[in-house]
Amino acid sequence: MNAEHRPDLAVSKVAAAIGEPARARMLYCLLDGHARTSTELGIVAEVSPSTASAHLARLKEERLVSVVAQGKHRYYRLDGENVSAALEALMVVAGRSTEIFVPTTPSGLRFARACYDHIAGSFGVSLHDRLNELKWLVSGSDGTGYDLSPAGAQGLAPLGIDAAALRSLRRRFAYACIDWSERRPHIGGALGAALLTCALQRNWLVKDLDSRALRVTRAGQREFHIRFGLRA
Amino acid sequence: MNAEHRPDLAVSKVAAAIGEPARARMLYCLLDGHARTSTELGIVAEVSPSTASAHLARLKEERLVSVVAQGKHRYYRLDGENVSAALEALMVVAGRSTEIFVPTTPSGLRFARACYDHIAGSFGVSLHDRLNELKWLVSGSDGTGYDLSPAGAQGLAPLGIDAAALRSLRRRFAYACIDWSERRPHIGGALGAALLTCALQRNWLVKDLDSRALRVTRAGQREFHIRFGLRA
DNA sequence: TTCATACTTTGACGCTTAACGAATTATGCA
DNA sequence: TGCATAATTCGTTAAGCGTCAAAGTATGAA
Repeated sequence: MNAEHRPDLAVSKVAAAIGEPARARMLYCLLDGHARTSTELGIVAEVSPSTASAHLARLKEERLVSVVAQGKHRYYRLDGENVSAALEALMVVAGRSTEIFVPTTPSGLRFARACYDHIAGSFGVSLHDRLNELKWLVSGSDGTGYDLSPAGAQGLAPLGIDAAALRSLRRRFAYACIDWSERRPHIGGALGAALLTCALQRNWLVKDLDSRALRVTRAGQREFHIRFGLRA
Repeated sequence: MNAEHRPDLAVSKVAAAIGEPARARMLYCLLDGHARTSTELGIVAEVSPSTASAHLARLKEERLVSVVAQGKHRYYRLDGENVSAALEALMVVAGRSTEIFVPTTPSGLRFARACYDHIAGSFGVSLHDRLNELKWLVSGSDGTGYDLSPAGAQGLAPLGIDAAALRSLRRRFAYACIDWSERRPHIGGALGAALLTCALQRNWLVKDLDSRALRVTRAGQREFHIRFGLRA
């Protein structure tokens, strides 16, 4: 009837939402503050994509998670500090200290991974920062995007990245793509795609099978260091 | 088996235990710190005695309640402050979405109420703030808790509150207990309990029947003002 | 001892809900 | 435009769980 007037009832619905193993796995995976997609959380919870979707819908309904759509990905994260506080309080009751918990995201997926078609993860963020430091990347005319400085165009030319050609594409040249695991920007758009393509072609990065994780090869470590002053 | 290595699993069982309306009603009824029998809790939860017994068995298994047998009565109570903390944290999560809930709270319950065994509500928060202002309450050695300064010990001695005696208890001396309705700290621990006991004994505060609400008496208004400079 | 009370356990019933695959929608890429 | 991927919705199945009445256990009183 009017559940709003029954605090205990309202709480029981929230607790029931947490009190299902698959959903609990999702929530405690998100406790590290990173946002993850439905499929990622499905893998963590060891359920099928459809089941994961149903669980996330319920968690969203109970306002335990919030969702941000970025392109065709939907990123789920805990909805506020209150939720983490409640999850931690429950952990105390369950008799497990908070330190036992280790975030279950595969480390490879956090270090470097493909976001659509460009390089994300902490490595992608480092690359973004470094190109800014070098002033190869400058603010674009529209304010939100990026542009390549003359020095940048010159620096990337040896890699077969033709700034003029990229600019002629209908696609957006370059922009700050927010990384939901690092919460910091990396390079998206045509330039970002060209960087990833180039790195893959030259075997500086290799894709892990059946996953978005990227691995930096030995050659990649050397080349990224020489050409960008970037050290992994 | 290997539940120790799965914090999420352990938590989901606890949350599931809370996430059943009848059990939630029992738990939130026990939040006032009183112990109750199985039949009483069955009436509160609106289930038959046999069902109540089954629910309580489960709550006991998850260590959410503890039971003491006295003659043929068995008294159930919340198993520690961790449990009340978790229940209140869940209340915050559940209450945030339904803003209706807060106004629905009896105003007496928001102004002053008992949190487990100490004074919460806006009055409890005021008292906490005032004792800090007076520098009677100082940060404890462990960083999270509070300690009583010499001035504080001297100020509370006339009320029959013996700081040394409280310190000798196994219980935590004093700490900032977060209040779900105010979302600000009030005084928990042995000192908080002593303050409530003292105020009740001297009739500065009276308990409303069958509820956690506290009412400040006329004498209480005068005394809190005189002794702490606190005005209601 | 016998009875009465307080509570728990047992067993059967019915409802809720998690699980999956298949089909559908939405977005991005060529 | 058509193809591929991400994610959701739908329909069905199966398991789990809450529910109660009745039988069982324990405590206290006559």
